[in-house]
Amino acid sequence: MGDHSARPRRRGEELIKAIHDAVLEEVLEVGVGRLTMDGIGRRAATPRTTLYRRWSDPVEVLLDALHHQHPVEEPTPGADDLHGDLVHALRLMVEWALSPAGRAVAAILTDPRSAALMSEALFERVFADRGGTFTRTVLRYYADRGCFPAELLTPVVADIGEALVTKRLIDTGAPPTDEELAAIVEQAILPAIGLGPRAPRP
Amino acid sequence: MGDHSARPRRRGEELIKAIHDAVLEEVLEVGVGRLTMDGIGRRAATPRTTLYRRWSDPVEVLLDALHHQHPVEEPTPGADDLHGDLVHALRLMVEWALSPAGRAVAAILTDPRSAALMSEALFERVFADRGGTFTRTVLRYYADRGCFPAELLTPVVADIGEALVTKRLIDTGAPPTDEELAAIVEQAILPAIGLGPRAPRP
DNA sequence: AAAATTAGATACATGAGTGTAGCTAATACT
DNA sequence: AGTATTAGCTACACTCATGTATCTAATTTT
Repeated sequence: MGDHSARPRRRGEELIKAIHDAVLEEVLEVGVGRLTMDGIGRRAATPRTTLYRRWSDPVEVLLDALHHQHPVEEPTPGADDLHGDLVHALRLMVEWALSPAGRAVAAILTDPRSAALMSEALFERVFADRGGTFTRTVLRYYADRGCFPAELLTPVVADIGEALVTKRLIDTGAPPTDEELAAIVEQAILPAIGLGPRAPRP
Repeated sequence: MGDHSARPRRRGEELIKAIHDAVLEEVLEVGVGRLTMDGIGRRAATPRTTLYRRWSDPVEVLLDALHHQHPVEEPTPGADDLHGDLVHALRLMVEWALSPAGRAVAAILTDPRSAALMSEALFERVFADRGGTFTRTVLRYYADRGCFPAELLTPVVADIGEALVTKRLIDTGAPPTDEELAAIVEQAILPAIGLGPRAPRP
């Protein structure tokens, strides 16, 4: 039995990371409903006994992997470019949505047997202290500086950008182009805060 | 062996309908990834042999069931109530989204192994000749009557209402209230077509 | 070096689901 | 009534996944 340890054994964090990466990949390919210990083990090149020593079922592996993701990057508004900052925030959202963690969260939220497992704590852990949607951070920053009346920043308005991006991702499965993101900003978000094409110039 | 035919045998359309109903219910409970012939058969109180005589796998049963759904009700705009007609259109969308067919379509679209099976023909079959989103029909009708400039009715604008409703359904799992639908119309759709609170009155 | 830990490997029993074959009984058609 | 069709039933062989037990070898710790 000469070659059964071609690669050194992984231990501790290295092993855990490999398993976390594996479950995030596996769920993208098969969805939550078809996630198995066998599938995760195969992808991580680790036996099920190793998985069962730590986790009792595949969804637990998945939630643990999400728990250990780095928090999502938060938009950092500049000084004077509402349009650009909104496009950038939406681009961050798209990047996150297409990340392994983002896709895994989406898979859980759309699985009838798992959505309830997405606890508030885990959600906050993934998103850290973001204070709401990607675009909300930007919008609040500019409202605070008087670019538009703060009372226009309602929950509906804060959701517009991400809602449109989400729907685009669902409808086409493809990421919106930068032109499409700009169109969302100009045609939907800015009019809602009174800065549409017919609005008085600030 | 006295009671093995307590209920008469179903044949033809009656049997098919029972199976269609069963698969639409089953997919709501378990999702596409866990859909099985066994599960459908149990729910329809019919053996798998009966299913296999007609269909080769559970997703085929599901797609066939969708194929035989009645087309979605289309909004019928009135003469002079843009706001009301938009709220009504969104309510129709919510009703459809929460219907067995609507939920089944959503389940397919969000399953990594099934989305590609939602062919264009089936999509059109489910939605009949709707000419676009629920709200687009209403918006086009009123643009044609000069209530707002037709060039503002872009693909982004046509999508705003349904995008926000979709996101709400995903985020909370619950249908939006009528107040929430009205807020979507007033805070997002109307501003985008130049009829927001700061717009000139038509 | 010895001891401790555990990753990796193997085996097993069980259950769920698949797909098929064959049969009988119920129902429709002639 | 006789014939044809097929729903419903049972059985089977097979695959995959589950969860567990046990063991050895690799690696870390003492």
